[in-house]
Amino acid sequence: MTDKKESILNTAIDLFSTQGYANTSTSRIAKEAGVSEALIFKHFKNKEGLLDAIVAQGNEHMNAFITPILGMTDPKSIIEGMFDFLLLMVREHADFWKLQMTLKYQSPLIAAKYHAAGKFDDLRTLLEKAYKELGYQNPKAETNLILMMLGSVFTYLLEADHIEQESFINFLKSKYNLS
Amino acid sequence: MTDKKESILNTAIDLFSTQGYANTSTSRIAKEAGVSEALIFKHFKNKEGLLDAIVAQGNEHMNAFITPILGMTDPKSIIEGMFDFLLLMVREHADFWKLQMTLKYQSPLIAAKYHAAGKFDDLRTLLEKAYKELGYQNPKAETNLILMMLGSVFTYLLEADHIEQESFINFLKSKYNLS
Amino acid sequence: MTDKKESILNTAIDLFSTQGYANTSTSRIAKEAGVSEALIFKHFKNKEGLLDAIVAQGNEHMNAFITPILGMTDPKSIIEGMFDFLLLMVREHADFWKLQMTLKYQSPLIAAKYHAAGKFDDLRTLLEKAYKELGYQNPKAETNLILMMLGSVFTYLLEADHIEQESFINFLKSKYNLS
Amino acid sequence: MTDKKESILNTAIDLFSTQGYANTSTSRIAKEAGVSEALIFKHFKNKEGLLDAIVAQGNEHMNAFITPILGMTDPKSIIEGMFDFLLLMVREHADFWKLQMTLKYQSPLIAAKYHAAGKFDDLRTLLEKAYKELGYQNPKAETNLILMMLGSVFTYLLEADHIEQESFINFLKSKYNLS
DNA sequence: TATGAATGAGGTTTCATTCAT
DNA sequence: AATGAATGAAACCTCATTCAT
Repeated sequence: MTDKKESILNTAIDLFSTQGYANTSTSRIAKEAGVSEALIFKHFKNKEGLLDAIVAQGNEHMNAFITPILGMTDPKSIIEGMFDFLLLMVREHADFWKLQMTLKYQSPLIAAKYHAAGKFDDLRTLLEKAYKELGYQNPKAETNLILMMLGSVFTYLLEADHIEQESFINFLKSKYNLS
Repeated sequence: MTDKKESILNTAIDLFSTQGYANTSTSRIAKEAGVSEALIFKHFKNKEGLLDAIVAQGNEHMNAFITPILGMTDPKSIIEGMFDFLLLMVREHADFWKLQMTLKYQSPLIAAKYHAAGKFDDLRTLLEKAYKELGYQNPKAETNLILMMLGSVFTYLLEADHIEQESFINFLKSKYNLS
Repeated sequence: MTDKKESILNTAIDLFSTQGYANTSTSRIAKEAGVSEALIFKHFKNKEGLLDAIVAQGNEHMNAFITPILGMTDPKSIIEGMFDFLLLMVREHADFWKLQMTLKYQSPLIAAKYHAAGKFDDLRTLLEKAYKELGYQNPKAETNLILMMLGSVFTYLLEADHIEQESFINFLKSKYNLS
Repeated sequence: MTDKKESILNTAIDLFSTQGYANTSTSRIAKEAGVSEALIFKHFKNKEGLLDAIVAQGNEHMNAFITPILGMTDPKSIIEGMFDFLLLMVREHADFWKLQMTLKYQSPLIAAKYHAAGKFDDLRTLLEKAYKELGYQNPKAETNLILMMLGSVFTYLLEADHIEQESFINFLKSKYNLS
């Protein structure tokens, strides 16, 4: 990937996230990336192609996070693993994820793109099994609830400082009887 | 409010929610509302003015929902009240809220507008006090968590059928030791 | 003429003069006149009708100024009269004329309207005769020159203070051997 | 400067002058220039940017005319020079100046733009000094008067034929005792 | 006399995109 | 790989004007 192509990609993530996809013009991206507008179309064919490239990148990272969890077998470790990985992601790629999150929540269209390539359904199945093994009465509802929470918590952690992050994760773990 | 003005407002809520604000043209709104495009600007000055009117309406409803809770004193009733009112809103104005929710999550700009006029901070204070009185160890974190969840839960309920809705609310209440 | 009609007229003169005719919207006139936009059209039929009313008013004043000069017979008095009347107009209706002048120079269309109803040609004929009687070698050119100047001088006087006005008029008279 | 850009510029001068700035639409300019409307904005950013480009061009020409006069020292030559240069300009770029003049007199806004970049004040200072050296009693007023005249005369000459032009200039020179 | 609701036509400007170089 | 010139379509918005009341 050439420097200019990468510059386009990064500028686009930034602008799409902060201004919204529909609200960000290719001309603005070009200007802020220090690149001719035509180059965007050479490299990504479309404005939508540019979005796809970003989403693909995001899903790659997301899968890298989900995959190790999918390999786990001990039910308690699975649920605990979710929280630990959350903290890990937040700490190591905070900026990247901040942008990805806002981007994801911007329109059903974009959300769909994110969902398409992800391993989210595998994760849901795994969690449901874990809750069942742990003897929870309503594993489906528990899975629902924890997945809902994960998104909101993730978003919250991204804005918090290190101490706040750790104490909140610990709070969650104790609440869920995991440590 | 004249019929045409109301038609504009409703069409706009619908389109902004499903297609996104930036992605919905005033000409499309006019066409679907059966109205001249110029009328939109006569009544709302701007495309943004139209959005503001929608947000104002949404905040009014939201406050109508929060206000009765703010009047409560018994801590258990307060938390239980949140869930009951959630169900109430979902049942009585499902369509309206479905649209408002998607709209709210569409861009930081719009979210900010929603926040500006709301009584959300009052609700947070009340909940924190309730958790403290109930003897929770970490009232602030509990409040944080429940408020995070409420949004996600609300969104989930809006898509569920009546049986699913009720059973999930009951699940939440029992999880929170409230019934 | 009702109050509201007059208010429209005055606001229009003001705005047309400072912002230009094409650049002044009927809605702005209505707003600044404290009147509904529809009323403009009730009273003047058109935006152009409104302009016509203003021009008619301007020409009336202008004729009132030219007429007494047209009645003179002594050549020296005629030329001197021009300057004296200039000063008179400037002093008595400065605001009105300031507006009229800028308006007149704003577009060929408007200038044409002003010319149509005026007695300017009569004045030119009279001046030419006066210069001839006074023995000037080139009465036509002298008339040309003085008429050219009158517009510019008038515009200049409108911006000057009383002392400046008087001294400049005296300067002109002495230059023209008239006092 | 590409062909199309120049075509836009020339068409705009023409239309702004004959129809007025506010009354000339960018779509009309584009059509008559044989160019897409978007290109106007690519090259000049704004409708106002287009006007600015025209004014800049006009001021450049105007300065080219004033500059040689500013280098003169002999007072009589200075004043005579003004008339001669007037004739020169009228003869060599009549069309261009005709348009510029009408444009300049169309609105205070435009006139201000013209004034901003010009060397008019230098010319005024020079003339005042010249009149002083020639022993005129009221050099300031003389300068005022001649500058007023120059504008009007210029406008008049632009519409006159060659013979008329020459005879009027000669008339002026003799009147001002310069030949 | 006066207005508020409404509109068709057209205004300036921006958009995503193509093409020749 | 990279760009500058160019564009058709559509964006938001304003305009002068009409009509029912």
